[in-house]
Amino acid sequence: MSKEFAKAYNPQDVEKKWYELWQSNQIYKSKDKTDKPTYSVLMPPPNVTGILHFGHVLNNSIQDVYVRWKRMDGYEVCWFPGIDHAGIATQSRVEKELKAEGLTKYDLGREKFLERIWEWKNKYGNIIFEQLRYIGVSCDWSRTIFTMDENPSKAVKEVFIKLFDDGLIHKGKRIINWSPLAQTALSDEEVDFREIKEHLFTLRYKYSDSDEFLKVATVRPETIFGDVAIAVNPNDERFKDKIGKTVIIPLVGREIPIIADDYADPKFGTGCVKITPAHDPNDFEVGLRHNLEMPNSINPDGTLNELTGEFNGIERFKARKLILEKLKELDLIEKIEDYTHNVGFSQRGGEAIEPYLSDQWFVSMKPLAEIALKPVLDGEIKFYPNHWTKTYEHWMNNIRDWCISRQLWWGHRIPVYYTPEGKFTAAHNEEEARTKLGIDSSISLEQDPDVLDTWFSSWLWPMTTMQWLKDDEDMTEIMKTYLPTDLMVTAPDIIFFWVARMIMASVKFKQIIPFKDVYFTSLIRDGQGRKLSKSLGNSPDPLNVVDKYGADAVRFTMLYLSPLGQDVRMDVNIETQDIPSMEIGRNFANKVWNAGRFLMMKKEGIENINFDRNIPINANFEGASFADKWIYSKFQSSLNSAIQALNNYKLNDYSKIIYDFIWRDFCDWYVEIFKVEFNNAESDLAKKNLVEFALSLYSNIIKILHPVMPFITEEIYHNLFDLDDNISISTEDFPKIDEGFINPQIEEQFEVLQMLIEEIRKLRSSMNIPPSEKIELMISAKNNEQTEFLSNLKDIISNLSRCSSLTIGENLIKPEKCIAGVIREIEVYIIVNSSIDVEKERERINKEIERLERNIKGSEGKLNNEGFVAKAPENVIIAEREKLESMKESLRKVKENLENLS
RNA sequence: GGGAGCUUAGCUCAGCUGGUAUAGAGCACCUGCCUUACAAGCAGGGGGUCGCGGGUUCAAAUCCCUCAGUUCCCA
Repeated sequence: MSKEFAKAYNPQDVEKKWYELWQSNQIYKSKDKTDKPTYSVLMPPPNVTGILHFGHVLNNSIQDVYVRWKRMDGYEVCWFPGIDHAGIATQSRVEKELKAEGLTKYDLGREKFLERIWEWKNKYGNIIFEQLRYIGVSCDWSRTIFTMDENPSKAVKEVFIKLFDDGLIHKGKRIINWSPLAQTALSDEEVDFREIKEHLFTLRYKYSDSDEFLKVATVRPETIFGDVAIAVNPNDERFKDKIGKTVIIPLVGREIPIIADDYADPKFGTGCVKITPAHDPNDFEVGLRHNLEMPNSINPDGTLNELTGEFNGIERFKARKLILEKLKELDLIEKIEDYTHNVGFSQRGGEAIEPYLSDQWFVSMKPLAEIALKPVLDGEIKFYPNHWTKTYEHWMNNIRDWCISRQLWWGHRIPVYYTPEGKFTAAHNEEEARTKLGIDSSISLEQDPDVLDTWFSSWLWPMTTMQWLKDDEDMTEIMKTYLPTDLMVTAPDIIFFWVARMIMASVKFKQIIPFKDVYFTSLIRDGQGRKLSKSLGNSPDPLNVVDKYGADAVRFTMLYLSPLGQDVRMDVNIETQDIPSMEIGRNFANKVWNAGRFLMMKKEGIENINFDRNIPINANFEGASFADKWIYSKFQSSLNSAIQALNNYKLNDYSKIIYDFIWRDFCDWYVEIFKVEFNNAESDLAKKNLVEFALSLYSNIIKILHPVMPFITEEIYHNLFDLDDNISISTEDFPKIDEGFINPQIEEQFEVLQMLIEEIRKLRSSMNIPPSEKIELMISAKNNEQTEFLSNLKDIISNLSRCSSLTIGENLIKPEKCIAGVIREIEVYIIVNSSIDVEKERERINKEIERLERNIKGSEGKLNNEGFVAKAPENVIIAEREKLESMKESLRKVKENLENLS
């Protein structure tokens, strides 16, 4: 026995070895130019601070399945990897490091700080790529790009300037989502809204001209310092005569007018709403309409500013408490109610967003939305599952401008230059800016200090991965070969961040769609339905799980459990770093392994084995046995279904089809029959034929399995066929469908054989006959043809049901001491020497009678239904009639058995 | 408030372009087995009014509608 085939498969031994060999043999490197059909995939760039989580595992396993499949199927395949610079996350990580050293970024200055981040990046930035290697991804690492590399940076600059020149980028003072933690603006997509239980405070604003109070409700009393008006609804009778009067802001003492605006909802609170334009988007709109001032009372770090007097420097939520205490002292609070409302939180830092008035850069999205919506609605780009199209359409139709400036240092600096007078333009450099602005070199220019949103570089991924603009080439050779890409696999939560914007950018700048199919993956959830996440701490490290079960097992299980469009729920155990359902994949891998091990043993006994692993099931198929023909028919129909599943992005079907075929058809039935045929073979040649056929089939099976389980299939392939290390199953031919081998008649006959054997086993079991005890068996067939068919299978039946003797004939006489069963009109008798438990036996038979009668009644009901006979398709009716006759005959025989029971 | 999904065995889920003798699988449970590839296994078994109520149809887990529960996205 070859030492390679251990009794149980041990993934750790093989995975690392193969990944290294694949890399050193460069088998996943793709050509820039090719005559072959192409297949390309863009890896969604993980961020540079990222570490592998189960979302990555699922996502990259899916991509790897397609990439490996297409590669074997004759395509020139390119899978483009890359990584993004994650502006906020990376900068705050390095700032944290500095803080530990007692420094801030200002101590270092911009340039030194950036050097420091690059150092960090070079040290830690490749961790996730190393982790991806663990799970076997077959991307072309030589094409890896980083968003901050020279070329992608060049593209960002180019695109910014182009959009600026086209009037699609503008600067404006607006209310944006401010992150007090990161001290930068965020886009709408980077904010999550959650329902929060807070309080609604009704405050008393004293009228300037009387001692009466106007009652105003607010959830944010700390913003009163920024109040500039009180709005009431113009149709609200209660306040009609108050419009134009002024009130005094409590604590603040400033006088503000009462204005009329539809925004005020008479039914909400007291009907009066305080207007704080610098701290609320709706108030901002009101402010614009009424030409109000917009004083800002909060600092970028979330503390109140000098406008708030004694509260200057106090954190906003702490300040709220203090202000309320003070108001209470002065009896300026009318009432406090519980109030639940939506509050935005930073996706990154988790803190409450501060709506903040500031100068930011925006992309006008409407024109881009139009061009990006079309290819999706036209079906040029297809979403899987399709229902995401609606979400996409809704977003595009209600699009809002994209805030792209970030008050960070780490990122692509905005290529805008300002004159001292505040004139500005976007340009590649100062010189160009001067030309554009029409000024000479005596005037100094200053570049905008802000950087761009990280997604402003990710949306160029389809082009930058393909070296766009590298040598100022607008259409590189790689783009010609691989664009549009074939498949984009991504989690649905970045449909707006990324998928939508990539479509915008590609269509806008290259007039080409970036990808044809978009597959939105499942989300991975724990046993309680919560998304696996770092912040919740409910996810084991995938690498620990991989160590425990093997990468193949993890990949397989993830796909097996991930139906299209449905989330995946798995029990997880943090303490043991375990996901028990991974046993599915591990056990399956072991099964596959042992099937290989079995064939290896058989092969070793045969001399001069003549086997070409690349030839599909061969010409001498004519000499194949019944089981050979059956398993090959099953193989072909499974292959057919598997490919169909892949084409429709039904990854769970694909894995299920292979799983069932290998385990149930190949191992449970084919291999068991093979053993019988092999042991009974009359000549060495017959044995050799059997083994060659089995090996040929099995090599095809593991090829179909390779895309999802790359390591074990490679290992088996090599062990079985004793190949050199520079050969890989990854580059062998994927089996081709040949429907001519699909044989429904043989499959039907085989099914009868299976049912027969199962019936015998049931009878054995009902008599508690242990496997070690062989039985005397008689099979009485219904006619001559069936007798012949079963006689040909005598050895198989005899072995699989463990007989000491087996008689097969037509209308045999039932022996005296036996238990009997009927399956599809075939009667089986097991001769028993011990006494029969008559009661138990009667019960068993009665149950069978009941079942048959129930089905006969149902079948008769159908056939007596005039509508059925008139309208159902003929083949359905014929099948139903045959079924009924057969069931009646079986019932007659079963009843006879009951009567004979004594 | 608008939109999308889900509800099938104790658990996790397949099946859903209607028709296959008893609606499948894995796990869990029960019984018997170390049967020369595999105990990470083999053989057998129990367990389901397919969320509720209507409708379409010769025929509904599958198509349509109401309701209930639940998850997510957007405001």
